[in-house]
Amino acid sequence: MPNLVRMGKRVSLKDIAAKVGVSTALVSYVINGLEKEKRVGPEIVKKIREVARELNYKPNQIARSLRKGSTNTIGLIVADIANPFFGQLARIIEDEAARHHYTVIIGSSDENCVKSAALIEALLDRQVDGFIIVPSEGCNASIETLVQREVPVVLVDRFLPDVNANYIVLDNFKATYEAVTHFVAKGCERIAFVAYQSSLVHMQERIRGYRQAMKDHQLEEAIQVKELLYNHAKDFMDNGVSELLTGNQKPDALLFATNALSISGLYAIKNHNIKVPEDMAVIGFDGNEVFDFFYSPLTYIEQPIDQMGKESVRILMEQIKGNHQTVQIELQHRLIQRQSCG
Amino acid sequence: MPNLVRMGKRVSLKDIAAKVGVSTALVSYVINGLEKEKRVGPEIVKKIREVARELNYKPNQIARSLRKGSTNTIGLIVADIANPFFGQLARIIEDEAARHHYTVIIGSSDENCVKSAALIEALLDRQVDGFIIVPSEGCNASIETLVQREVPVVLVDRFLPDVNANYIVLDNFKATYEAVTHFVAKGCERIAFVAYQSSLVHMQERIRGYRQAMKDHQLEEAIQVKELLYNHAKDFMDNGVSELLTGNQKPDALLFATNALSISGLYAIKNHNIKVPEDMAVIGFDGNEVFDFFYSPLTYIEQPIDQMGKESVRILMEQIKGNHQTVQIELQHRLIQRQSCG
DNA sequence: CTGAAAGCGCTTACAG
DNA sequence: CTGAAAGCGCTTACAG
Repeated sequence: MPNLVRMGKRVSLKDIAAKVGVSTALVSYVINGLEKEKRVGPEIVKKIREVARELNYKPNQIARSLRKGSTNTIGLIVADIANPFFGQLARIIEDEAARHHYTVIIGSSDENCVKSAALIEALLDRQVDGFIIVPSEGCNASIETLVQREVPVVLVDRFLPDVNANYIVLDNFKATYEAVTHFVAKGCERIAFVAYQSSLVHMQERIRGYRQAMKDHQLEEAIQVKELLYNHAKDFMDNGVSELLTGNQKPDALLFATNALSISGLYAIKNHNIKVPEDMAVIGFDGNEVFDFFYSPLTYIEQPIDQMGKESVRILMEQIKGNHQTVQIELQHRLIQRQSCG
Repeated sequence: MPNLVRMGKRVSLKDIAAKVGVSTALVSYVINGLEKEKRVGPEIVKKIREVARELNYKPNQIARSLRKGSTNTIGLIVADIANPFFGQLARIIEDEAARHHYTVIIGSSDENCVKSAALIEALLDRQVDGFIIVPSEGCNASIETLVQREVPVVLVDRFLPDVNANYIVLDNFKATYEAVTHFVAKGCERIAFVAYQSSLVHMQERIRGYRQAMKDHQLEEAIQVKELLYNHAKDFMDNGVSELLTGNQKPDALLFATNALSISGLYAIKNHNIKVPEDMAVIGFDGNEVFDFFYSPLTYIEQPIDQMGKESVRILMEQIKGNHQTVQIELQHRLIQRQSCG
């Protein structure tokens, strides 16, 4: 065991106990601030504190975790930590968890349910106390298992309709519904929607919101939904947009279903020299600095990401504490209006 | 799933041992694939495997860690996981660590050495096997302590000159030197540099590269370095750029020292309606989608972030294995030429 | 007030 | 070939 040789022996409770001449129990009480309720004598308390400081004692959390059966650790599974939306979310969750003295272990699933299941397994082996998960398509079984085992878990950004888990998501239907309404108010009629091909509810709801709004505004025949594959969104975006432009229903407005799609779409729009908003109005999803630098600053649907991150931790903490009431929250978007819709 | 154990009470080695009627030692050997070298009888091996599967046994990594004195966990400390540069780096490190069966715990220091030290403490308490750290200004003491305790650590993106730690960084001097040279080749003469006020070597080297290049091109009198405070970069950028523009040495070229500074700078340039590259040529640091959407796509200094991430893990793994040779690597940038320099 | 002792779930040196 | 036993570093119910 090269580690032990190299790092030397860390100071343990036993070392302090030996030096002071008491049992490890007393030391443990003092270290954990239980000297009052365990009625440890004041001189002994003082002596233990002194020696602990002198030896620079740090509790071994692994040992404590094993004994207590909890690790003060939560597992966070996102689609991709390199994606700024999830990076921001992770940062908020990290800070909020730290306030509760919890550490976060992050894993990226790449929207792949096999990876996602493997991450859940690995984190479970590491005895995390709970999970915050952005669920991928088809991962119902692994989440269901967590719920049935009563492992605290909260889904974020999306949920799974046939799994009765806690979640906090956007009211996605309303978000796209209002985006379409905004287009209509600006005089657009042939409004197309670029989404991912996915059975996940958040995507289905965004599509449904779009469709319903089109219907309600008597634009049913103008409905056009492009559903792209996750891994090929960049490749297909160009073709997808080309098709839209050369089809017999050339749209006068384009709505994107996610942040990444918005950005890929803007590249395509730039490549095709489309004039925004003259040729086409555009609404993006989630804020992004890119939207500010696009020549026609983008109107977009803003998610309350801060609230989403903080609440997800708060809900998880409640569950870990033993509150078993299922919490399911829908948050409202804000439509940030700028120049891309005229 | 017939064996879903509700709430706690995971299956342990002991349960399997009891059911098979052997000692936990044998079970441990079989689970860890040591049945050959420990010469466990073949029928027993079979039986143990069967029961383990039947009970859906998963080893408790916390117990294993306590016993083995290692956790197969590494601590990663970056400035801010929400910053896309560090998000990408974290993702690369996560994937590379997973290949070595290591889990990564990420913490954000906000360039604050107190936070950084607290994170190091917390991760040490959790018994991480090693660290990958983007060091903040003034955190020499805590890193030095790690090195002296022979805790495996590799610094990334920056290093600390008075601490003899492993590191992998960019050849920052050359990066800014060549950026200046590129400006000169494009006919610029009054080249200003926007940096952070920081004693960290990576920043000092970027400044030194800029200064040296200016000297070598007989532009010493045109040297102008704006050093902004980390937490106020956005606030001051506007003023900083204003000053540059209204000063008696109005620059014809602007070089940015980091990705975040580049983006803040582009906002200022946009607000001031500066024509790039006509009024002013611009070179940014690190790639970013924003650079593509700036009306004059930005020429920039590209860091080999993929290599930086992968190598940092590789070096750390070597150190954890017991290799004590200090590894210090400088990588080379690439200058990606586009339209912002004419 | 205080301490001896059990035990969390593993691994492994050691004895037979 | 196989198993009993010690021990990693803690916490805590329990007895005095």
